[in-house]
Amino acid sequence: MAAAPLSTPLDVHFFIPPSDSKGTIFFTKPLRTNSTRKFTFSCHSSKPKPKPPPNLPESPSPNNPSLSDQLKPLSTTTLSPAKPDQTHLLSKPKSTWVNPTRPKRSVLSLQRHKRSPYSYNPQVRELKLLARKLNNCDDSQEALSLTLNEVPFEPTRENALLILNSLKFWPKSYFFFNWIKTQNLFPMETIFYNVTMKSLRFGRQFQLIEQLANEMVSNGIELDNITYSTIISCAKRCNMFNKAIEWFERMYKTGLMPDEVTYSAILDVYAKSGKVEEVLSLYERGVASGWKPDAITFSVLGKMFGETGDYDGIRYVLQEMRSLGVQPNVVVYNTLLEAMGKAGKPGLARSLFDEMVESGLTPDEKTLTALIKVYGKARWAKDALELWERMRANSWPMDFILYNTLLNMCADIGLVEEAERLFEDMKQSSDHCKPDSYSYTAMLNIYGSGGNVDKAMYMFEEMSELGVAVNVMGCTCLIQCLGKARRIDDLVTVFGVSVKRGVKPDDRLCGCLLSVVSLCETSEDVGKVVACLQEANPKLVGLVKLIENKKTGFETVKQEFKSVIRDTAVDARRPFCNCLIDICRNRYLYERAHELLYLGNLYGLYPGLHNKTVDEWSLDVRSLSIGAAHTALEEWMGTLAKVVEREEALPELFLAQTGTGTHKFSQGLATSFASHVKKLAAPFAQSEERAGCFVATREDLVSWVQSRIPSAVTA
DNA sequence: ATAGGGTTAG
Repeated sequence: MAAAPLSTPLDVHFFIPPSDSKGTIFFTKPLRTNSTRKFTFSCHSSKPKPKPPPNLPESPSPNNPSLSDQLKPLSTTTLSPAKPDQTHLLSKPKSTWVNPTRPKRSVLSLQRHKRSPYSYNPQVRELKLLARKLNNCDDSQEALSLTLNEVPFEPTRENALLILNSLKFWPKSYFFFNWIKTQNLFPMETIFYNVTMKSLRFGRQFQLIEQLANEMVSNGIELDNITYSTIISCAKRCNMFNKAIEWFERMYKTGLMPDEVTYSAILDVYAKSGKVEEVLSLYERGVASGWKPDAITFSVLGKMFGETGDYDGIRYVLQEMRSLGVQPNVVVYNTLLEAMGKAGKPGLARSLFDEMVESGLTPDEKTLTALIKVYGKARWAKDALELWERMRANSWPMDFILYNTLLNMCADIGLVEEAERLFEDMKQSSDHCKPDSYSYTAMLNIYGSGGNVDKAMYMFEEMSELGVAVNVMGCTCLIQCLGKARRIDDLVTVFGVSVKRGVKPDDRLCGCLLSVVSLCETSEDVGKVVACLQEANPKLVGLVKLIENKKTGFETVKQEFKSVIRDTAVDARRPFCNCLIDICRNRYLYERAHELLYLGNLYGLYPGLHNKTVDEWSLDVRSLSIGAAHTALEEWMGTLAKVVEREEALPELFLAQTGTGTHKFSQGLATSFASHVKKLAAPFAQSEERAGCFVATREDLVSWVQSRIPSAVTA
């Protein structure tokens, strides 16, 4: 891999800014591929970009490499591991073009496609009336032909265009377009195809669009930037990214340069297919061609980085806008706020929102939805409530999704009364904000996590009465709550009704049922819940039976555990293991509990459980259930005893992290842990400086272990 | 939706 590290993938001559250049910031961030991504902040803050010489042809010659050929080296150059001398090259004192002898090739036309001017049509009223009739009539060929014959009109080019533009649904537009074609009164120009394609795009009819495009090619009708951007955006909306790229390349091959609309459409295609490196290359290449990207481009970039919660990427977008002097609009702020949330930066989302309001923009429903969601997830109750207050004081726009997001925020933070008030507002509101399945799910979540079984059950019954669908999450919340209240018969009923009403149990629901199994006090109750679980996940029930049997050997448990966990959704794996451990402990199967904790660790379900530095060893049980945390503590004590016995080096401080349970409804892991520590007479005490931590000094721990060793030996 | 590109809910 001795290739010049800064050779550019797109054959664009690379401008290396001087090291003291103010507009250039360089930072790296490791990607999952263990490579290094480079963000070069283009050096366009102070000096205007040199315009490409006017005598250069705008379009590439037909034998130009296709875009995919041009992009090929990209994956091999930019995804290769970082080389130390890259930074060397960057700090070269003089600005220089890597290859100044070759002319810079532009990738996009800086001129937008020009539209033909609108001219007034005196017959507009009659034509609109006909269009309305067509819109309202049946989709069938017969009905449409009949309507056209009923209201005869002069089928001139202008009249036909006006009608075509006024048709709403694609079957009508497509029919009318074909009708004009068969009339043979005037040549079919590009604009007729473009208008029809736009309508087809609303109906996601990519196949028909492609058919029309091919027809244009074979009839020698020019495809312009409007045609291509429509084709590309339709393919994108149909998730046919390869088709979108194929047409983009065809465009270059026919010698047509994309303008900024087509260019940002293709950027979005690459962004949505997760090709971040390609997007950045195209972006930088466009900027190097003298393009000043607009707000739409930045919202595409912002959305892309938000998708992976890439904070460096978000900073890059903000920095680029600043240095290019592009003022973000509401959409850009919305995507960036959302992205900040995904990147886990609630504070920065808040400042960004403040900046937005200060700049004179009015937040819309999407802005507020994004921010409320961020505050809810971060459990920033104060900010969430303040924002809500501000929304009402300023009468900022509310919609249905925002209402439901507010309810979810209430569930995240534990604001029961506020949620009830909102829910009532929704019930009293006009039709478009009536509580739906999402709203009820949020309420089930709120009542369920708060242990308010009766109100939760009431919600469930109300849903049945009003015909609101129950979804798997609502069902899970209610079952969890009924389980905690030991209302097993109600639980069985709710499970049965939900399944009957179309709920497909998923791994989370199974995890929830499994946790109820661990809570059951009688074998009768266990049987009832296991019967539900048997319906949803028989293999999991098999594993439970296996581990409960003392005679089952470790190897058998290991194989079965592995097989069940492999088939389980990633986010449900640890809960499964936690519950299995709890079940064992409740049946006094301590050895089995330790085996399961070992297996959970083996298969990576408890990353970061043990942490060691020179000064401090810690056990982080925050993601463990009570039974699993006890098991982990016992395991840790056993290990420490061995270390003490062998007189190996020990740190000053020992730490067990239980967390404080920031969630209002969260169970008291700390309390339970404290009593277990007491039972073991271990010298851990709740730390006053570090919330959610139990600490022990080396001296205390060593003397405690030594006092226990004789008993440990005899036991 | 009056020929083309971007943003909201477990």
